[in-house]
Amino acid sequence: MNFKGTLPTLILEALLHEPDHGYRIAQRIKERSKGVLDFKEGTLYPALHKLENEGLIESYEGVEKGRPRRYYRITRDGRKTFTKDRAEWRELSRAVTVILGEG
Amino acid sequence: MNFKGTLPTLILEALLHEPDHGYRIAQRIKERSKGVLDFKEGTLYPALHKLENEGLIESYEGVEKGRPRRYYRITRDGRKTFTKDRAEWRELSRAVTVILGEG
DNA sequence: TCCTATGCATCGGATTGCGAGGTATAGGTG
DNA sequence: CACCTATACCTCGCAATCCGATGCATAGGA
Repeated sequence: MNFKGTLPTLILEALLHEPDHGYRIAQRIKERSKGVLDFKEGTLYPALHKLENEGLIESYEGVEKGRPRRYYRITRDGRKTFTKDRAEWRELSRAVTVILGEG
Repeated sequence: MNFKGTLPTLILEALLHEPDHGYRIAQRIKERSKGVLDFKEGTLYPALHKLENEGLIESYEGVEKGRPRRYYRITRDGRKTFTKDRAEWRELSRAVTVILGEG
């Protein structure tokens, strides 16, 4: 199950404190949401490439456990975008929640 | 601005208490969200047709102010789906909110 | 008479996500 | 050693969702 449109924001959030590589970014999103959010690889990698193209994240080669990995780091622009996207998420989710009510 | 995937649920909610026609359903969503949610006609009508195809709403001809209008009424299946979709919305939005944090 | 709001509808295009498939390595098990 | 699983990256085609543009028509006010 997933929430359309939130993946870029979730990726930026994942990179706020330290760089990471794609596979683990997705794993952590799944763990932190207790399995509710589960973005697939066919979604994840294109999303990372797009964020890089937009200059919101940067990548570099890294090595972990003897194997090369592609690490991503958030840029200054990425942080700005994250702040903006999070505010937008709150506005939208609040609006929907109000309408859907408590029932 | 809009929230992808929420429109069918918002439409079902709009019809919970009384039938209504498409144009006004969209207007009320916009009003109730204070303009935050604003689904366009190119989105609205296909969504209504799809819900009808799936048997979640039914339509009938009505007249208001001397003009014919297409009214929609929620079905029993539609109510069930609404309850399920609302629960799913809550689960997903909570998951995202927890990750995006307070900042 | 003309303009605007209402009301319904379709079409093409963009975006987003998924499933399936491909490639490769590290580490554990038989 | 052979095999399997998890890890790690990637692409492709497909489906779903939404938007902008466009078309059609009527009611009511300027």
